[in-house]
Formats: sequence, structure tokens, C-alpha cells
Amino acid sequence: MTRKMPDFIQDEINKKGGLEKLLRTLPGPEEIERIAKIHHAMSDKTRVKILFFLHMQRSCVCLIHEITGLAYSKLSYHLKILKEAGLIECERIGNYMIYSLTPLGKKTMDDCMEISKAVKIK
Amino acid sequence: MTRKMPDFIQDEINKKGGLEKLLRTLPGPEEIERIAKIHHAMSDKTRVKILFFLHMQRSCVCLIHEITGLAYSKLSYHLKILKEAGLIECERIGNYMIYSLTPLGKKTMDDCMEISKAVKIK
DNA sequence: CTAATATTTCAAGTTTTTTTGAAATATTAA
DNA sequence: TTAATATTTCAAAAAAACTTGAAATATTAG
Repeated sequence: MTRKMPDFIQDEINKKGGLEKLLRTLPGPEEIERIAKIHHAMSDKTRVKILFFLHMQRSCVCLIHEITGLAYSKLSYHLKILKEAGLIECERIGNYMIYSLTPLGKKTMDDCMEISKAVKIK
Repeated sequence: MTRKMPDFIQDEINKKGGLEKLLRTLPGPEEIERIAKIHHAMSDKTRVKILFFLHMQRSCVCLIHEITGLAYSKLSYHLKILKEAGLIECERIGNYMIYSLTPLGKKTMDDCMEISKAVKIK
């Protein structure tokens, strides 16, 4: 059931040094997985909203609760996913957990906002 | 059940002009949804792999089948998600559908590769 | 027109993710 | 200590995403 790719694609590949060479350039499975995980963390509306807010202001969970209106258990669940993806981190201060973006989270949100702008223009 | 945020957070917010002002800066629901959708498209290993390959070389489905070993029906499903997120587009050439990255897809993959590098270093 | 090739669609089954509300934990205040 | 506050955990239920294989569509070749 393997099918034959069209000649013009084969030509393009040959000009680039052949398929083997291209395939060697692809990231390995661990890297693919890591990338998928980061993006998975940003694939939910609740989490994107949290990230946008944290991009402006570090917050305790109760503030995030106040601005989103979401149940605490739900917030904990989503915050954990963002944390495990390396996009946010937290620090206990007294009775509060203060969440903020990591450097990776900041970079990711900056890219995200550029893309937003680009999409709007179009 | 509304809880009181700690004073130092309240102070930080006041210095930025108040919570209302911060909230006005947040993107609206449609934009949040759009962003979540783009990232959802990149949240699956199969799709990330496809994107990396298309970043190097536009392809027909049979070439993608060859390099991933995945069933055609599965590929169609994933290609559709990538297309609906605006990351790839396709053009029929004869009997083949040739898939390639959109400008958004290119930009997104470029960001993605930067982040990969940054994560590796750390 | 008929056969062959490339790709997509579809519905059913499976797996993963998300939501819920109640109970648990951890810190601070009295 | 005990009570109060902030947050997390847990298991069960609900929803969403993904996989499968068979059938449909669309174009080209004969």
C-alpha cells in the first residue's frame, strides 16, 4: 500500500540532499514529546487566560479565582498542568501560593502575542 | 467564598493602575479561543512531527505516510486539525494533495525551534 | 467509459482530558 | 490548642480527542 510521491516533490527533495538527510534533521521522540507537552498546556481556554493574566501580574490562586470565576479545584488542576509544562512556577508566601510565569512561560507568551497581532491583521 | 488577596499583590496591582485596567488589557474570548486552537493543533506528537517535516519540505500525503508509517485515515484527521488551526494549507496538483506550512505555521515553527534550543541549554 | 491511484469521510470503539464536589493538607491567627 | 483561611487532592462522572477499518470521493490513465 506504499504509494509513489510525485516527481516534482522527489526533485525538490533531491535538491536538498535526499530524504535520508532531511529525516536526520528531524528532532527525536523526546524533543517531539516535550514540544507537544508545552503546547498541550496552552491548548485550553482556561489555561491561556491564566497565562495572559500572569503575564501582567503574579497572583495568588484567590485572585485568579476572582477574575475567572472558576472553582478552586479546577484552578488547581490547570495550574498543575501549566507548572508541569514549565510555563509557570509558584512560591508559598504565608498562607498564599503565588504563581508567576517562568522565563519559558514569558518567552512563550511573548511569541503568542506576536502571533495574535499577526492573525488580527490578516 | 470570595477570598482576600494578600496586600503586597494588591499593592502591585495598584501601581499598575488597578485591576480593572489590567483586565481591560486581556484578549477577548474569540482571541483566547483562537490561541487555544492553534496550540491544541500542536499538542499532539503526530502533528508536531508532521509540522517539522513540512517545515523542511512540502509534501503529498503519501510521503507523510511513508515517513510516519501512519494510516491514511489517521493522517487525514490530523492534517484537517492542522489546517483548521491555520498552520498548514493544501493545494491539489493532479491526483495529489500537496500540504505546506502557512506563514502562521512557519512563524510558529520558528518560535518552536527557538524554544527547543532554549530548553536544551537549560 | 472503466480501472487505478490518492485522499477523505464516517461511525463505532477506545483513550485521554476535564469537571465536580467532598475531603485532606498546610499555614496563620486567636 | 482550636479555628479560620488558602489551596490541593481524590475518585467518579462527563466530555473531548483519537483510532480504526471500511466505504466514499476525486482525479487521472487506459
